[in-house]
Amino acid sequence: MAKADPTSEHEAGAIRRRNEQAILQAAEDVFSRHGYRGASLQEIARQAGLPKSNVLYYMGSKRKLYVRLLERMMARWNAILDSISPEDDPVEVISAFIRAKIRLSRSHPAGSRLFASEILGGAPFLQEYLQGELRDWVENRAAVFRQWAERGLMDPVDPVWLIFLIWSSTQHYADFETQVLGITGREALDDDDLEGITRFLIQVVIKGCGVKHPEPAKTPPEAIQAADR
Amino acid sequence: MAKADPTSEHEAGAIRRRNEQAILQAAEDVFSRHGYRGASLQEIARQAGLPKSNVLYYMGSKRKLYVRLLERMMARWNAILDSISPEDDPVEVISAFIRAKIRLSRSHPAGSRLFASEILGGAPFLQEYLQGELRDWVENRAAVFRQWAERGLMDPVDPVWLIFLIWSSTQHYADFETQVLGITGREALDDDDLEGITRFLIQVVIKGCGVKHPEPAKTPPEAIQAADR
DNA sequence: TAGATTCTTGACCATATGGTCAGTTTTATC
DNA sequence: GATAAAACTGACCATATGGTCAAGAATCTA
Repeated sequence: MAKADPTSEHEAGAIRRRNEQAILQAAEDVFSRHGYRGASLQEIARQAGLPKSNVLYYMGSKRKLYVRLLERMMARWNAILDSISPEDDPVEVISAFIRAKIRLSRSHPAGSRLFASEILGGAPFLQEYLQGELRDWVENRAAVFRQWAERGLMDPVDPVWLIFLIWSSTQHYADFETQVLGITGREALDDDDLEGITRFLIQVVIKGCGVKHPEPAKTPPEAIQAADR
Repeated sequence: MAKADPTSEHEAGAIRRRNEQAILQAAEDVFSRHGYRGASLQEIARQAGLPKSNVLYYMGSKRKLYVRLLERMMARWNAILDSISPEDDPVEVISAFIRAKIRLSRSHPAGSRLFASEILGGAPFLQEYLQGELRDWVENRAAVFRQWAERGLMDPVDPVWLIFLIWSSTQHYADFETQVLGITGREALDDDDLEGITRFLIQVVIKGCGVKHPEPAKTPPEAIQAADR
Protein backbone atom coordinates (compact mmCIF):
# COMPACT_ATOMS: atom_id res chain seq x y z
CA MET A 1 0.00 0.00 0.00
CA ALA A 2 1.18 3.47 -0.78
CA LYS A 3 -0.16 4.91 2.47
CA ALA A 4 -0.15 3.76 6.06
CA ASP A 5 -3.26 2.28 7.59
CA PRO A 6 -5.50 5.27 8.30
CA THR A 7 -7.17 3.59 11.25
CA SER A 8 -3.90 3.06 13.05
CA GLU A 9 -3.22 5.12 16.15
CA HIS A 10 0.25 5.77 14.92
CA GLU A 11 -0.64 7.39 11.64
CA ALA A 12 -0.66 11.17 11.67
CA GLY A 13 -3.98 12.30 10.24
CA ALA A 14 -5.87 9.36 11.66
CA ILE A 15 -6.95 10.83 14.95
CA ARG A 16 -7.61 14.16 13.31
CA ARG A 17 -10.00 12.49 10.91
CA ARG A 18 -11.56 10.54 13.71
CA ASN A 19 -12.13 13.67 15.79
CA GLU A 20 -13.53 15.51 12.83
CA GLN A 21 -15.99 12.74 12.17
CA ALA A 22 -16.97 12.60 15.82
CA ILE A 23 -17.66 16.32 15.80
CA LEU A 24 -19.65 16.20 12.58
CA GLN A 25 -21.73 13.33 13.80
CA ALA A 26 -22.41 14.91 17.18
CA ALA A 27 -23.18 18.24 15.57
CA GLU A 28 -25.58 16.70 13.08
CA ASP A 29 -27.48 15.13 15.93
CA VAL A 30 -27.59 18.21 18.13
CA PHE A 31 -28.40 20.65 15.32
CA SER A 32 -31.12 18.37 14.00
CA ARG A 33 -32.78 18.13 17.38
CA HIS A 34 -32.54 21.76 18.47
CA GLY A 35 -32.08 23.81 15.31
CA TYR A 36 -29.25 26.20 14.59
CA ARG A 37 -29.88 28.58 17.46
CA GLY A 38 -30.92 26.00 19.96
CA ALA A 39 -27.84 23.87 19.47
CA SER A 40 -24.87 24.63 21.72
CA LEU A 41 -21.22 24.00 21.01
CA GLN A 42 -20.88 22.79 24.57
CA GLU A 43 -23.31 19.97 23.98
CA ILE A 44 -21.77 19.09 20.64
CA ALA A 45 -18.34 18.98 22.24
CA ARG A 46 -19.54 16.84 25.12
CA GLN A 47 -21.23 14.43 22.72
CA ALA A 48 -18.06 14.23 20.63
CA GLY A 49 -15.95 13.67 23.74
CA LEU A 50 -13.80 16.75 23.18
CA PRO A 51 -13.33 20.12 24.83
CA LYS A 52 -15.29 22.96 23.32
CA SER A 53 -12.12 24.76 22.26
CA ASN A 54 -11.15 21.77 20.20
CA VAL A 55 -14.41 21.85 18.32
CA LEU A 56 -13.79 25.47 17.46
CA TYR A 57 -10.21 24.67 16.51
CA TYR A 58 -11.45 22.12 14.01
CA MET A 59 -14.48 23.92 12.68
CA GLY A 60 -13.69 27.60 13.07
CA SER A 61 -17.13 28.68 14.19
CA LYS A 62 -20.64 27.44 14.88
CA ARG A 63 -21.77 28.91 11.59
CA LYS A 64 -19.06 27.17 9.55
CA LEU A 65 -19.79 23.88 11.24
CA TYR A 66 -23.46 24.19 10.46
CA VAL A 67 -22.88 25.12 6.83
CA ARG A 68 -20.52 22.23 6.45
CA LEU A 69 -23.18 19.85 7.69
CA LEU A 70 -25.73 21.25 5.30
CA GLU A 71 -23.32 20.91 2.41
CA ARG A 72 -22.54 17.34 3.36
CA MET A 73 -26.24 16.55 3.31
CA MET A 74 -26.74 18.28 -0.02
CA ALA A 75 -23.90 16.20 -1.44
CA ARG A 76 -25.55 12.98 -0.30
CA TRP A 77 -28.67 14.24 -1.92
CA ASN A 78 -27.06 14.99 -5.22
CA ALA A 79 -25.77 11.45 -5.29
CA ILE A 80 -29.28 10.12 -5.79
CA LEU A 81 -30.55 12.96 -7.94
CA ASP A 82 -29.34 11.40 -11.15
CA SER A 83 -30.85 12.80 -14.29
CA ILE A 84 -33.58 11.10 -16.27
CA SER A 85 -34.69 11.21 -19.87
CA PRO A 86 -38.11 11.01 -21.51
CA GLU A 87 -37.06 7.71 -23.07
CA ASP A 88 -36.84 6.00 -19.68
CA ASP A 89 -39.57 3.80 -18.32
CA PRO A 90 -41.69 6.04 -16.04
CA VAL A 91 -42.61 3.20 -13.73
CA GLU A 92 -38.98 2.28 -13.24
CA VAL A 93 -37.83 5.85 -12.74
CA ILE A 94 -40.48 6.80 -10.22
CA SER A 95 -40.11 3.55 -8.30
CA ALA A 96 -36.36 3.94 -8.15
CA PHE A 97 -36.66 7.50 -6.98
CA ILE A 98 -39.03 6.67 -4.15
CA ARG A 99 -36.84 3.77 -3.13
CA ALA A 100 -33.66 5.83 -3.15
CA LYS A 101 -35.25 8.68 -1.26
CA ILE A 102 -36.56 6.43 1.49
CA ARG A 103 -33.20 4.73 1.77
CA LEU A 104 -31.44 8.07 2.12
CA SER A 105 -33.91 9.35 4.69
CA ARG A 106 -33.31 6.22 6.70
CA SER A 107 -29.56 5.93 6.35
CA HIS A 108 -29.06 9.56 7.38
CA PRO A 109 -31.99 10.47 9.59
CA ALA A 110 -30.16 13.17 11.49
CA GLY A 111 -29.04 14.87 8.31
CA SER A 112 -32.54 14.62 6.98
CA ARG A 113 -33.94 16.25 10.09
CA LEU A 114 -31.23 18.87 9.93
CA PHE A 115 -32.45 19.82 6.49
CA ALA A 116 -36.04 19.91 7.72
CA SER A 117 -35.08 22.11 10.63
CA GLU A 118 -33.28 24.51 8.33
CA ILE A 119 -36.34 24.75 6.12
CA LEU A 120 -38.66 25.27 9.08
CA GLY A 121 -36.49 28.19 10.16
CA GLY A 122 -36.98 29.82 6.78
CA ALA A 123 -33.91 28.34 5.11
CA PRO A 124 -31.58 31.27 5.89
CA PHE A 125 -28.56 29.27 4.75
CA LEU A 126 -30.20 27.43 1.89
CA GLN A 127 -32.02 30.07 -0.13
CA GLU A 128 -29.42 29.89 -2.85
CA TYR A 129 -29.53 26.14 -3.09
CA LEU A 130 -33.32 26.06 -3.19
CA GLN A 131 -33.60 28.67 -5.90
CA GLY A 132 -30.62 27.38 -7.82
CA GLU A 133 -29.60 23.76 -8.11
CA LEU A 134 -32.70 22.25 -6.59
CA ARG A 135 -35.06 24.38 -8.61
CA ASP A 136 -33.32 23.42 -11.84
CA TRP A 137 -33.50 19.79 -10.87
CA VAL A 138 -37.23 19.99 -10.16
CA GLU A 139 -37.91 21.77 -13.45
CA ASN A 140 -35.90 19.20 -15.35
CA ARG A 141 -37.85 16.34 -13.89
CA ALA A 142 -41.11 18.20 -14.34
CA ALA A 143 -40.39 18.60 -18.06
CA VAL A 144 -39.85 14.87 -18.44
CA PHE A 145 -43.03 14.10 -16.50
CA ARG A 146 -44.94 16.38 -18.84
CA GLN A 147 -43.62 14.56 -21.89
CA TRP A 148 -44.65 11.27 -20.36
CA ALA A 149 -48.12 12.65 -19.81
CA GLU A 150 -48.31 13.83 -23.42
CA ARG A 151 -47.35 10.37 -24.62
CA GLY A 152 -50.08 8.90 -22.45
CA LEU A 153 -47.65 7.17 -20.11
CA MET A 154 -49.16 8.87 -17.07
CA ASP A 155 -52.07 11.11 -16.11
CA PRO A 156 -51.60 14.84 -16.80
CA VAL A 157 -50.96 15.71 -13.17
CA ASP A 158 -48.97 18.79 -12.21
CA PRO A 159 -45.42 17.40 -12.07
CA VAL A 160 -44.27 19.82 -9.41
CA TRP A 161 -46.99 18.74 -7.00
CA LEU A 162 -46.13 15.15 -7.77
CA ILE A 163 -42.49 15.70 -6.92
CA PHE A 164 -43.44 17.41 -3.68
CA LEU A 165 -45.76 14.54 -2.83
CA ILE A 166 -42.96 12.02 -3.25
CA TRP A 167 -40.62 14.28 -1.36
CA SER A 168 -42.84 14.87 1.63
CA SER A 169 -44.10 11.35 2.03
CA THR A 170 -40.64 9.80 1.89
CA GLN A 171 -39.04 12.41 4.09
CA HIS A 172 -41.72 11.93 6.67
CA TYR A 173 -40.37 8.66 7.93
CA ALA A 174 -37.08 10.20 8.90
CA ASP A 175 -38.18 13.63 10.07
CA PHE A 176 -41.19 12.43 11.98
CA GLU A 177 -39.78 9.15 13.16
CA THR A 178 -40.75 10.08 16.69
CA GLN A 179 -44.32 10.59 15.66
CA VAL A 180 -44.47 7.40 13.65
CA LEU A 181 -43.04 5.39 16.51
CA GLY A 182 -45.16 7.12 19.11
CA ILE A 183 -48.33 6.45 17.23
CA THR A 184 -47.59 2.94 16.08
CA GLY A 185 -46.26 2.11 19.52
CA ARG A 186 -43.14 0.43 18.17
CA GLU A 187 -39.58 0.77 19.31
CA ALA A 188 -38.18 1.14 15.83
CA LEU A 189 -39.07 0.50 12.22
CA ASP A 190 -37.37 -2.63 10.91
CA ASP A 191 -36.44 -3.48 7.36
CA ASP A 192 -39.73 -5.22 6.73
CA ASP A 193 -41.66 -2.12 7.77
CA LEU A 194 -39.50 -0.05 5.49
CA GLU A 195 -40.03 -2.38 2.58
CA GLY A 196 -43.76 -2.28 3.19
CA ILE A 197 -43.83 1.50 3.31
CA THR A 198 -41.75 1.73 0.16
CA ARG A 199 -43.99 -0.65 -1.75
CA PHE A 200 -47.07 1.15 -0.51
CA LEU A 201 -45.83 4.56 -1.61
CA ILE A 202 -44.73 3.25 -4.99
CA GLN A 203 -48.07 1.57 -5.54
CA VAL A 204 -50.12 4.61 -4.60
CA VAL A 205 -48.10 7.00 -6.73
CA ILE A 206 -47.89 4.72 -9.76
CA LYS A 207 -51.53 3.75 -9.67
CA GLY A 208 -52.74 7.13 -8.48
CA CYS A 209 -51.09 8.94 -11.36
CA GLY A 210 -51.82 6.25 -13.90
CA VAL A 211 -48.16 5.65 -14.66
CA LYS A 212 -47.64 2.97 -17.31
CA HIS A 213 -44.78 1.06 -18.86
CA PRO A 214 -44.02 2.36 -22.35
CA GLU A 215 -45.14 0.36 -25.39
CA PRO A 216 -42.05 -1.34 -26.75
CA ALA A 217 -41.25 -0.20 -30.30
CA LYS A 218 -41.44 -3.70 -31.84
CA THR A 219 -43.87 -5.74 -29.80
CA PRO A 220 -41.94 -8.46 -28.02
CA PRO A 221 -43.67 -11.68 -26.89
CA GLU A 222 -44.28 -10.45 -23.35
CA ALA A 223 -46.38 -7.55 -24.59
CA ILE A 224 -48.65 -9.91 -26.47
CA GLN A 225 -49.01 -12.08 -23.41
CA ALA A 226 -49.86 -9.02 -21.34
CA ALA A 227 -52.54 -7.88 -23.79
CA ASP A 228 -53.88 -11.42 -23.73
CA ARG A 229 -55.30 -11.45 -20.24
CA MET B 1 -75.64 43.20 24.72
CA ALA B 2 -74.90 41.68 28.08
CA LYS B 3 -71.22 42.61 28.01
CA ALA B 4 -69.30 45.68 26.94
CA ASP B 5 -67.54 45.72 23.60
CA PRO B 6 -64.42 43.61 24.15
CA THR B 7 -62.45 45.57 21.58
CA SER B 8 -63.05 48.85 23.37
CA GLU B 9 -60.11 50.49 25.08
CA HIS B 10 -62.24 51.19 28.12
CA GLU B 11 -63.21 47.66 28.96
CA ALA B 12 -61.14 46.03 31.66
CA GLY B 13 -60.02 42.70 30.34
CA ALA B 14 -59.77 43.94 26.79
CA ILE B 15 -56.17 45.00 26.75
CA ARG B 16 -55.20 42.01 28.80
CA ARG B 17 -56.75 39.75 26.22
CA ARG B 18 -55.15 41.71 23.44
CA ASN B 19 -51.71 41.46 25.03
CA GLU B 20 -52.16 37.78 25.64
CA GLN B 21 -53.07 37.22 22.02
CA ALA B 22 -50.13 39.30 20.85
CA ILE B 23 -47.79 37.23 22.98
CA LEU B 24 -49.23 33.94 21.82
CA GLN B 25 -49.02 34.94 18.21
CA ALA B 26 -45.47 36.23 18.50
CA ALA B 27 -44.42 33.17 20.46
CA GLU B 28 -45.95 30.80 17.93
CA ASP B 29 -43.94 32.46 15.21
CA VAL B 30 -40.65 32.55 17.08
CA PHE B 31 -40.93 29.05 18.50
CA SER B 32 -41.88 27.66 15.12
CA ARG B 33 -38.88 29.22 13.45
CA HIS B 34 -36.23 28.48 16.07
CA GLY B 35 -37.55 25.60 18.13
CA TYR B 36 -37.99 25.56 21.88
CA ARG B 37 -34.38 26.18 22.84
CA GLY B 38 -33.57 28.52 20.03
CA ALA B 39 -36.47 30.83 20.76
CA SER B 40 -35.80 33.70 23.14
CA LEU B 41 -38.28 35.50 25.33
CA GLN B 42 -36.60 38.74 24.36
CA GLU B 43 -37.49 38.25 20.71
CA ILE B 44 -41.01 37.13 21.52
CA ALA B 45 -41.48 40.20 23.70
CA ARG B 46 -40.11 42.52 21.05
CA GLN B 47 -42.36 40.98 18.42
CA ALA B 48 -45.36 41.35 20.71
CA GLY B 49 -44.43 44.95 21.50
CA LEU B 50 -44.08 44.37 25.22
CA PRO B 51 -41.25 44.28 27.74
CA LYS B 52 -39.89 40.87 28.53
CA SER B 53 -41.04 41.05 32.12
CA ASN B 54 -44.57 41.49 30.97
CA VAL B 55 -44.41 38.33 28.90
CA LEU B 56 -43.28 36.44 31.97
CA TYR B 57 -46.01 38.05 34.04
CA TYR B 58 -48.64 36.78 31.62
CA MET B 59 -47.21 33.39 30.86
CA GLY B 60 -45.27 32.43 33.95
CA SER B 61 -42.33 30.84 32.19
CA LYS B 62 -40.97 29.94 28.79
CA ARG B 63 -41.98 26.37 29.36
CA LYS B 64 -45.58 27.20 30.24
CA LEU B 65 -45.89 29.47 27.24
CA TYR B 66 -44.62 26.75 24.96
CA VAL B 67 -46.92 24.11 26.38
CA ARG B 68 -49.85 26.44 26.05
CA LEU B 69 -49.08 26.92 22.37
CA LEU B 70 -48.85 23.19 21.80
CA GLU B 71 -52.16 22.65 23.54
CA ARG B 72 -53.79 25.35 21.46
CA MET B 73 -52.61 23.63 18.31
CA MET B 74 -53.79 20.23 19.50
CA ALA B 75 -57.21 21.74 20.16
CA ARG B 76 -57.41 23.08 16.61
CA TRP B 77 -56.46 19.66 15.46
CA ASN B 78 -59.09 17.87 17.44
CA ALA B 79 -61.66 20.11 15.86
CA ILE B 80 -61.13 18.45 12.48
CA LEU B 81 -60.50 14.96 13.77
CA ASP B 82 -64.16 14.05 13.80
CA SER B 83 -64.94 10.39 14.01
CA ILE B 84 -66.04 8.27 11.08
CA SER B 85 -68.00 5.07 10.71
CA PRO B 86 -67.70 2.13 8.33
CA GLU B 87 -71.08 3.09 6.87
CA ASP B 88 -69.73 6.37 5.51
CA ASP B 89 -68.72 6.83 1.89
CA PRO B 90 -64.95 6.24 1.79
CA VAL B 91 -64.44 8.66 -1.08
CA GLU B 92 -66.24 11.42 0.77
CA VAL B 93 -64.48 10.77 4.07
CA ILE B 94 -60.97 10.68 2.64
CA SER B 95 -61.58 13.69 0.42
CA ALA B 96 -62.97 15.69 3.32
CA PHE B 97 -60.07 14.74 5.53
CA ILE B 98 -57.45 15.80 3.01
CA ARG B 99 -59.32 19.02 2.41
CA ALA B 100 -59.65 19.82 6.11
CA LYS B 101 -56.04 18.99 6.81
CA ILE B 102 -54.75 21.24 4.05
CA ARG B 103 -57.01 24.05 5.20
CA LEU B 104 -55.74 23.76 8.76
CA SER B 105 -52.11 23.60 7.69
CA ARG B 106 -52.66 26.77 5.71
CA SER B 107 -54.77 28.71 8.18
CA HIS B 108 -52.29 28.07 11.00
CA PRO B 109 -48.91 27.63 9.37
CA ALA B 110 -46.93 28.76 12.38
CA GLY B 111 -48.75 26.37 14.66
CA SER B 112 -48.23 23.62 12.17
CA ARG B 113 -44.51 24.31 12.04
CA LEU B 114 -44.41 24.50 15.81
CA PHE B 115 -45.76 20.99 15.93
CA ALA B 116 -43.23 19.85 13.36
CA SER B 117 -40.40 21.43 15.31
CA GLU B 118 -41.52 19.72 18.48
CA ILE B 119 -41.56 16.38 16.71
CA LEU B 120 -38.14 16.96 15.18
CA GLY B 121 -36.76 17.60 18.65
CA GLY B 122 -38.01 14.20 19.78
CA ALA B 123 -41.40 15.39 21.05
CA PRO B 124 -40.31 15.88 24.68
CA PHE B 125 -43.58 17.62 25.49
CA LEU B 126 -45.86 15.54 23.30
CA GLN B 127 -45.03 11.94 24.08
CA GLU B 128 -48.24 11.53 26.02
CA TYR B 129 -50.41 13.00 23.30
CA LEU B 130 -48.79 10.89 20.60
CA GLN B 131 -49.14 7.65 22.50
CA GLY B 132 -52.57 8.52 23.85
CA GLU B 133 -55.20 10.50 22.03
CA LEU B 134 -53.54 10.55 18.66
CA ARG B 135 -52.73 6.87 18.69
CA ASP B 136 -56.31 6.00 19.54
CA TRP B 137 -57.53 8.20 16.75
CA VAL B 138 -55.23 6.57 14.22
CA GLU B 139 -56.25 3.10 15.31
CA ASN B 140 -59.90 4.00 15.07
CA ARG B 141 -59.53 5.25 11.55
CA ALA B 142 -57.37 2.29 10.62
CA ALA B 143 -60.07 -0.10 11.76
CA VAL B 144 -62.63 1.61 9.54
CA PHE B 145 -60.25 1.57 6.59
CA ARG B 146 -59.78 -2.15 7.06
CA GLN B 147 -63.50 -2.74 7.00
CA TRP B 148 -63.77 -0.75 3.82
CA ALA B 149 -61.04 -2.88 2.29
CA GLU B 150 -62.84 -6.06 3.32
CA ARG B 151 -66.02 -4.83 1.67
CA GLY B 152 -64.05 -4.14 -1.49
CA LEU B 153 -64.45 -0.37 -1.23
CA MET B 154 -60.70 0.16 -1.36
CA ASP B 155 -57.48 -1.76 -1.90
CA PRO B 156 -56.14 -3.67 1.11
CA VAL B 157 -53.41 -1.15 1.86
CA ASP B 158 -51.95 -0.76 5.34
CA PRO B 159 -54.23 1.89 6.84
CA VAL B 160 -51.57 3.33 9.10
CA TRP B 161 -49.24 4.02 6.22
CA LEU B 162 -52.12 5.57 4.34
CA ILE B 163 -52.89 7.91 7.20
CA PHE B 164 -49.22 8.90 7.44
CA LEU B 165 -49.16 9.51 3.71
CA ILE B 166 -52.08 11.89 3.92
CA TRP B 167 -50.60 13.48 6.98
CA SER B 168 -47.17 14.11 5.58
CA SER B 169 -48.24 15.30 2.17
CA THR B 170 -50.75 17.79 3.52
CA GLN B 171 -48.51 19.03 6.28
CA HIS B 172 -45.74 19.61 3.82
CA TYR B 173 -47.30 22.70 2.35
CA ALA B 174 -47.26 24.46 5.68
CA ASP B 175 -44.06 23.15 7.18
CA PHE B 176 -42.00 23.39 4.05
CA GLU B 177 -43.60 26.48 2.63
CA THR B 178 -40.16 28.03 2.27
CA GLN B 179 -38.99 25.10 0.21
CA VAL B 180 -42.07 25.06 -1.97
CA LEU B 181 -41.84 28.78 -2.64
CA GLY B 182 -38.09 28.70 -3.16
CA ILE B 183 -38.31 25.92 -5.69
CA THR B 184 -41.38 27.11 -7.53
CA GLY B 185 -40.04 30.65 -7.49
CA ARG B 186 -43.32 32.12 -6.35
CA GLU B 187 -43.96 34.74 -3.70
CA ALA B 188 -46.85 32.87 -2.15
CA LEU B 189 -49.32 30.12 -2.90
CA ASP B 190 -52.72 31.55 -3.80
CA ASP B 191 -56.12 29.92 -3.43
CA ASP B 192 -56.00 28.46 -6.91
CA ASP B 193 -52.69 26.75 -6.17
CA LEU B 194 -54.14 25.38 -2.97
CA GLU B 195 -57.23 24.08 -4.71
CA GLY B 196 -55.02 22.45 -7.33
CA ILE B 197 -52.85 20.78 -4.72
CA THR B 198 -55.88 19.60 -2.80
CA ARG B 199 -57.50 18.10 -5.87
CA PHE B 200 -54.24 16.47 -6.88
CA LEU B 201 -53.70 14.84 -3.51
CA ILE B 202 -57.30 13.64 -3.35
CA GLN B 203 -57.09 12.19 -6.84
CA VAL B 204 -53.82 10.36 -6.20
CA VAL B 205 -54.95 8.89 -2.90
CA ILE B 206 -58.42 7.90 -4.08
CA LYS B 207 -57.22 6.41 -7.35
CA GLY B 208 -53.98 5.06 -5.91
CA CYS B 209 -55.77 3.12 -3.20
CA GLY B 210 -58.70 2.13 -5.40
CA VAL B 211 -61.22 3.88 -3.16
CA LYS B 212 -64.79 3.50 -4.45
CA HIS B 213 -68.21 4.82 -3.63
CA PRO B 214 -70.31 2.19 -1.90
CA GLU B 215 -73.02 0.41 -3.88
CA PRO B 216 -76.27 2.02 -2.82
CA ALA B 217 -78.65 -0.49 -1.24
CA LYS B 218 -81.50 0.31 -3.62
CA THR B 219 -80.00 1.70 -6.83
CA PRO B 220 -81.10 5.34 -7.12
CA PRO B 221 -81.40 7.04 -10.54
CA GLU B 222 -77.93 8.67 -10.35
CA ALA B 223 -76.21 5.32 -10.10
CA ILE B 224 -77.87 4.18 -13.32
CA GLN B 225 -76.78 7.35 -15.06
CA ALA B 226 -73.25 6.88 -13.82
CA ALA B 227 -73.10 3.30 -15.02
CA ASP B 228 -74.40 4.55 -18.36
CA ARG B 229 -71.40 6.44 -19.62
C1' DT C 1 -61.78 59.51 48.20
C1' DA C 2 -59.31 55.47 50.53
C1' DG C 3 -57.65 51.11 50.32
C1' DA C 4 -56.89 46.95 48.08
C1' DT C 5 -55.87 44.51 43.95
C1' DT C 6 -54.05 43.86 39.72
C1' DC C 7 -50.64 45.39 36.03
C1' DT C 8 -46.44 46.89 34.42
C1' DT C 9 -41.55 47.21 34.07
C1' DG C 10 -36.59 48.47 34.84
C1' DA C 11 -32.87 46.75 37.52
C1' DC C 12 -30.75 42.80 38.67
C1' DC C 13 -29.01 37.75 39.13
C1' DA C 14 -26.89 33.29 38.12
C1' DT C 15 -25.87 30.86 34.31
C1' DA C 16 -24.72 29.74 29.55
C1' DT C 17 -23.49 31.28 25.10
C1' DG C 18 -20.00 31.73 20.93
C1' DG C 19 -15.54 32.97 20.46
C1' DT C 20 -10.43 34.40 21.57
C1' DC C 21 -5.90 33.61 23.05
C1' DA C 22 -1.84 32.45 25.22
C1' DG C 23 0.55 28.78 26.74
C1' DT C 24 1.38 23.86 26.59
C1' DT C 25 1.88 19.40 24.47
C1' DT C 26 2.43 16.58 20.63
C1' DT C 27 4.13 15.56 16.11
C1' DA C 28 6.95 16.15 11.85
C1' DT C 29 11.45 17.37 9.82
C1' DC C 30 16.20 17.69 9.71
C1' DG D 1 18.24 15.49 19.83
C1' DA D 2 17.11 20.27 18.13
C1' DT D 3 13.84 23.05 15.91
C1' DA D 4 9.69 24.20 13.70
C1' DA D 5 5.00 23.36 12.94
C1' DA D 6 0.72 21.63 14.09
C1' DA D 7 -2.58 20.22 17.69
C1' DC D 8 -4.68 21.01 21.86
C1' DT D 9 -7.02 23.26 25.83
C1' DG D 10 -8.00 25.96 30.20
C1' DA D 11 -8.81 30.62 31.39
C1' DC D 12 -11.14 34.30 29.96
C1' DC D 13 -14.43 37.85 27.63
C1' DA D 14 -18.55 40.26 26.10
C1' DT D 15 -23.00 39.22 25.51
C1' DA D 16 -27.50 36.98 25.99
C1' DT D 17 -30.33 33.84 28.42
C1' DG D 18 -34.59 32.69 31.61
C1' DG D 19 -36.21 34.27 35.65
C1' DT D 20 -36.91 37.30 40.14
C1' DC D 21 -38.26 41.24 42.58
C1' DA D 22 -39.47 45.51 44.32
C1' DA D 23 -41.55 49.54 43.42
C1' DG D 24 -44.47 52.39 40.75
C1' DA D 25 -48.96 52.94 37.85
C1' DA D 26 -53.52 51.84 36.87
C1' DT D 27 -57.82 49.88 38.01
C1' DC D 28 -61.37 48.12 40.91
C1' DT D 29 -64.21 48.11 45.15
C1' DA D 30 -66.24 50.53 49.13
